[in-house]
Amino acid sequence: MRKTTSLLAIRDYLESKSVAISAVELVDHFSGSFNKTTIYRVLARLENEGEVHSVIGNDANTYYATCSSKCSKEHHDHNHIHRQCRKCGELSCTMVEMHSPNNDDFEVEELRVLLVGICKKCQSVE
Amino acid sequence: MRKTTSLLAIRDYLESKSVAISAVELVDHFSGSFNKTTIYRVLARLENEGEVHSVIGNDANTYYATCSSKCSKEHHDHNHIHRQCRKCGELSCTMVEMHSPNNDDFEVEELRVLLVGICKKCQSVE
DNA sequence: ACTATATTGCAACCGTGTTGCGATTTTTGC
DNA sequence: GCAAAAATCGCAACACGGTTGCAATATAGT
Repeated sequence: MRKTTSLLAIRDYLESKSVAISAVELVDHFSGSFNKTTIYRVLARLENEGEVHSVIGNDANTYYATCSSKCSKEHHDHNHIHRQCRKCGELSCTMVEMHSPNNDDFEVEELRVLLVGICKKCQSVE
Repeated sequence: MRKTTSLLAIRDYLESKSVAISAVELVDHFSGSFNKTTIYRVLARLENEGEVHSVIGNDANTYYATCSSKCSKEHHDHNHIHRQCRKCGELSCTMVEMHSPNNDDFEVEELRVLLVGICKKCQSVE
């Protein structure tokens, strides 16, 4: 019998988290179970199947988080605001949705909004 | 006598452009005159001297553009909206400023807003 | 001219992510 | 149940943006 597939394991792991997880963290976390290549492939699949979405962090790394319920394979809808702590690097999605300020000479397809700052935890540590 | 320094050359080049230029493009463009290392070092200097600001594109590459007049070494102020064409990759700054939606549990220091879509040129080519 | 500082290049490296390919495993058709 | 097809996975090697260490040259101060 087969162990849990990488896809299920990674999807479930992302679903269990309240913040976005970087590909690097995932590779590290699953290093005992799955190969780096497998993880990147699974992430690519999960993304264009509409199960997770990716965010490019302020560190230029890619973070992944489970999509809200209204995402599907054809229609992604995660124009919400993300935020990332400059100190601990934690990246999370907020519930605040954005509307694309469409104008004539640019057809907006996607909004990427990232607030960079200091999260509550790191404020108090300071 | 010394040829134009790399710093001046790169700053002037960025100033002459109306769109943001990626580090890779700069390395390529100045490949006859300056070394890759030099260019990255100059960009880092220009950035924390407040002469240029960087934007992480949708391709996770870093783009550079001249700062507006109100930027200084201490006080950067480029919370404006950027946009990047998904087809040709061109990234540009817009004049639209954003206000940080500050709330209790996250101290916003910087806004990174990137509209991804299709620019006018690529719309008509299509 | 002599020393201190700044600029530059080169080579080697680091980290994230990708590709090719073969191996194993799972599913499908009969 | 069994062979063939399809999907999953790992390994090694690579691609590419970016960084670091170090030595060489150039500039500025006195």
